[in-house]
Parts: sequence; structure tokens; C-alpha cells
Amino acid sequence: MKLKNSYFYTLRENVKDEDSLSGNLLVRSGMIKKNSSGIYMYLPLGYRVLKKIEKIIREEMDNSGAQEVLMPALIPEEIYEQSGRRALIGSSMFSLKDRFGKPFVLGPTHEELFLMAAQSNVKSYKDLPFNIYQFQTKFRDEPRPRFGLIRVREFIMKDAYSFDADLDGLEVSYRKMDKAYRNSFDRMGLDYKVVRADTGVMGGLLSEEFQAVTDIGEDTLVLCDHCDYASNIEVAECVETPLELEDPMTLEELYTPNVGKIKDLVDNYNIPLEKMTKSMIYKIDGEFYLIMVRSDDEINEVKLQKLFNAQSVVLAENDDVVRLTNAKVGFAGPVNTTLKVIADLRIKSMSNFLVGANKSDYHLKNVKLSDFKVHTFADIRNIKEGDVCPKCNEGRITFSKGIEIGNIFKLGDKYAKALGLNYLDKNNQLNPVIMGSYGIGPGRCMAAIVEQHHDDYGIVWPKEVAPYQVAIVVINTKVEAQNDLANSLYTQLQKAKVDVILDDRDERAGVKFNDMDLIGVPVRITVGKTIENGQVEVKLRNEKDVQLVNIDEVLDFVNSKLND
RNA sequence: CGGGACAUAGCACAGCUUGGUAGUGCGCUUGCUUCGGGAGCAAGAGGUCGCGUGUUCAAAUCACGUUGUCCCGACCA
Repeated sequence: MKLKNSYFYTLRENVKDEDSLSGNLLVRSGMIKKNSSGIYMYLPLGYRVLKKIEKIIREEMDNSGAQEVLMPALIPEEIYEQSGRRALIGSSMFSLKDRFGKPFVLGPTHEELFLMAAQSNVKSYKDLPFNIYQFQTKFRDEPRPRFGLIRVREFIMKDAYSFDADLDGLEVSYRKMDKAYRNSFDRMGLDYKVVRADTGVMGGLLSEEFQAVTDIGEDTLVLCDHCDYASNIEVAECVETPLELEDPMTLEELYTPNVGKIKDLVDNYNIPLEKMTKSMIYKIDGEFYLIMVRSDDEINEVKLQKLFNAQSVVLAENDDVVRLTNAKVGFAGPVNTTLKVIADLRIKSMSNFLVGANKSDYHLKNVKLSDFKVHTFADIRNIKEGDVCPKCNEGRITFSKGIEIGNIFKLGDKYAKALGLNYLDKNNQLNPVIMGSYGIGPGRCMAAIVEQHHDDYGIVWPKEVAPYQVAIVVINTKVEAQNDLANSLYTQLQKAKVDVILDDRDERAGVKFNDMDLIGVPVRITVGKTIENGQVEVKLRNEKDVQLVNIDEVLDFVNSKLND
């Protein structure tokens, strides 16, 4: 592309309504533009990057034997009613009515439609396995879009679905996708971890997430410094080392006026965190429970949800807390409560600790396990940095932040049973089809790549995803020899199937250099006064030094750099 | 959904307290000079100050409402 007379602009300053580095760089480089909260336009440069990312994924999917299809985005609401997910997904779904008043939704995910497509193909075990996928726009009405392309309300997703006769078959299909995903992310130049994750709304047997490691990720990745353990914090198990109990001391009330917060207790009463507990009232599928963890631990709601196999887990309203504890918020405790107490496993090893007294402005000191009744002990806290690794029992846990760029699910027979997708096996028996589902967000990949590949001047795209591989900068467009040579190189590179951009704008050299740096083109050829010596300059975006190359050797030189 | 902030030119912002001609920097246009890392000088173009109602002789400025955006929290595939 020649820049003169084309759609190309950059901004010199950050915009104020982008809250992430990648969002700002993508906006400033003219790749994307926000249209509404969490909704973006992809402009020419950005769309090229997106298409290159899609191309990588498409190639890897096709290599795995999957077939591409395209589903509608506009879907009758009743399809989600049938699968039982309408209520589950709830207000995250954009819904609308047609002219006859029939309710439709904009598809937030497509398990149901793919299952319907599979119904046409599957009669017997001979029709299995297969894998179909699409690139489709998904619509999810996020409560809080943020971080540029990372959490948005309209986005393209590559979603794939595998259909197998049994769990062994699913295992094979799942491994194929795992491999295709690793290949894809490797080619994009992403630094990522594969972590165990919650199955969430999708349900099913197992879920693993591909998490790009960055500073601004929304997810906390739990890693071991000794073995290969990797998990999303949502599902990371805690291993508790039992401690010896101390000799019991006398239980007493402690007057703590207006001190409902843990921090104030530490500051004012000199009680160590490990000697305190916190009790929170949760409403789990409509019933109230008192959830108790050590005061320096955090309650893990995903673990609670799994423990109860619950649909909804929410903190109780303040009014409910006051009613159920007969005290101000902040003084709930397990002693003499009518609520069922769910205590974290770590509580088992505590002795002579502090709890809320269920009485405004009072706590109880020197409490022991025998002072109250625990309905269930369970692992309900978040793992912490420095904890023992649950896998190898040797290493220590460290955290890092991640952006979820892909996930793979073993769905099992959940959807096949709900919507009736069966096949006849060799013994003429009807069985449910075993499904897997696999997603990648190309837009998130784009943002994650920028988060990982940038410097003070702008984006540093890895070669395979760069909007253009080579930029030719003409230093002085008034010098005919420079223009001629630049145009000639441009034509030759195009013939050689290299994506090349020619900056022939009548701008000062600095402006062009800065723009090409900002948009992150990997190789720059500078055509300037050195042509008098029969040379041009070549500079790689990710290196500092400029190299002088003879004009007749520059094509080979550039090719060798691109194929490194 | 709860709490907070903001909305003035393509972008970033000032002006508002104390009502009276709408400003600055970058970007854009033209001319001259300059020309290898975001040039200088000069002359210009560009805004019904988010929208609505009210107060007032007079509203970017005050009041009320409304919409949008952002932040913190809740929620989240």
C-alpha cells in the first residue's frame, strides 16, 4: 500500500478514555476506534492484523481436520430456553423482537446451534467423530467493558465444537485442539500459560484456559516455582498443613466499639491476623449461610458454588446481615448463630482466635472449635503466594496476571442430553454424543500481543501478525531518484509476496519514522541520500542498529530477515 | 446494580467559583524558509460548549432533569 491517498492516520497523544496500554497504542496507531463502550471499529491497519491472526488460527484448525462453517448471529430466544441457558446467561444477552413480536437474541455463544447442525449429520457411530468451527461475532452485554479490546461487548470469536462417540474419542479431539491452539499462539509470538479453570456457564467436565501473561490481565494465574502446576485462582486447590492446637484459654467478650473492619482490629487491639477470623453471610440459591475463613484469607466464590452445586452465590444485603446477626454489619460470627456455618479447612488448625460476637461493637476472644458448630469444613479460600503447591507439595506458589485468549472445554453429554443428540452404537443402542467446545478471541489476542510486544515508540508486531512486514520510507520525496528506487523496491517486494507499505507522504523524515515505529512494522527500508553510494538502510523494529545494504542485495537481505 | 467523576474543535485540555465577544497546545489549510527522528515564521479553516427544561435583560458558566463516557466496587464465559 502507498500511504499517499490512503486511509491512514495516527494520533500523537494518548486518548483519555482508553484505560490500557494496548488500547491506547491501538487507538493511537489508527488501528481501532471506539464507537461505544466496549464496541470498536477495526480500521484498515487493525483489520489487517485481525485477519492475519484469523489466518493463523484458520490454518491450524484446518490442519487439525476441522471444517469451517458460519452460523447466524440472530437466534430465536427459544433455542436457549430449551437448553436451559436463557436464565443462566441472563442479562448478558442482548435481546430483541422481530416485527411479529417473536423474541430473538444476538448470540453470545453457539453450542446450541452447532448441536442442531450436528443433528443433521449424526445417526450412527459411523458418523463420528468430527469437528466444525466458525469465526463469528458474539454479543455479550458486559456489565463493565474495559481494557480496550480485552473486555468488549461485541467481538469476533473462533469457536469450535467436537462431536465424539465416547470419552476416549473426546480425549483425542481435545488433544488435537490443544495442539492447534499451542501452534496458533506460538505463531502469534504470545507468551502464554495453559491453566486449569472453572467450567462456568458452559458446564462440563474439564476446562483449561490459554492465558497470555501480562501485567493488566483480569485473571490471576497460580503457578508453582518447582513443577509445571498452573491454574486459574478460581479453582486452585489449597493444601493445608495441620498445626498443633494451643492450650485453650478462657473465652471472653472484647469491647470493640465501631471496629468492624479487620484492619482496625489489628491496629487498635494488637491482635495478629492469623488469630482472627472473618465471617461473611452469603445467599446461596436463596438460603443464607455463614462463611468463615481466616481473616487474612479471601473467600473463593467459585469454590462455594461448586461445593453447593449452586446456581447463584451472592453476598447478603446489609439489611439481611443486620437481621440475621442482630448486630451491625461487621460483627457476624459463628458462636450462637442460627445460620449454618461453612468453615475453611484452615480454621481446623486455629486455636484461641477472635470472631465476631453477633452483637454490635463486640468480638469474642480465645474462641475454640468446640465453642460453635460447623456444618461443613471445606476448601473455600483463595490460594496465596507462598503457599505449598497442591500438585508437587514441594514448590511454592507464585502469582501472575493473565488475559484469557482461548479456552478448551470437555463438555461431555450435557448438551446432547438436554437437546437430544444421540447416535446408534454397534450394538444398536442409543447413546448421547460427547461434545467438546473450544474458543479463541482474535481481538483479545491482538490486544495481548500489543501488551507483550511494545516499547516507548509504539507497537513491535511479531512478523506473522504485523499489518505490513516491510515499510519503505522515502526521506525526500522531491528527489526523483529516491522516489524511483522506492517505487521499484515496492513493486519487487510485492511481486515477492511481501506485505509492503510505501511511505511516500510529503512529510519530514522524523514524522515517517515515528509513524512506522508506532504502527510496528518489523522491517524498515530507508531510501535517502545513501543511494548515492548505491546503498539503502535497513532497520529492524526490534533492534537498535541500522544496517547499510547494497541496493541490488536488499531484497535477499530483507527476505532473510523475514524468514529468520 | 451501588458509589464517584467527567462531557467545550479531529486529539489533549483551560475557561465555570464571581453569568456578559469561546480560548490554548497538537493536528488540519495556504505561503515562505527548512528538510535523516514528531521544524520555524506568517495568515487561515474548524465548536448551536452532550441533550432538554428552568432562572435571568443575558447561560459553556447557576438549578433541575436526561443521555453518554470513564473510574472504584459487585458480577463475569
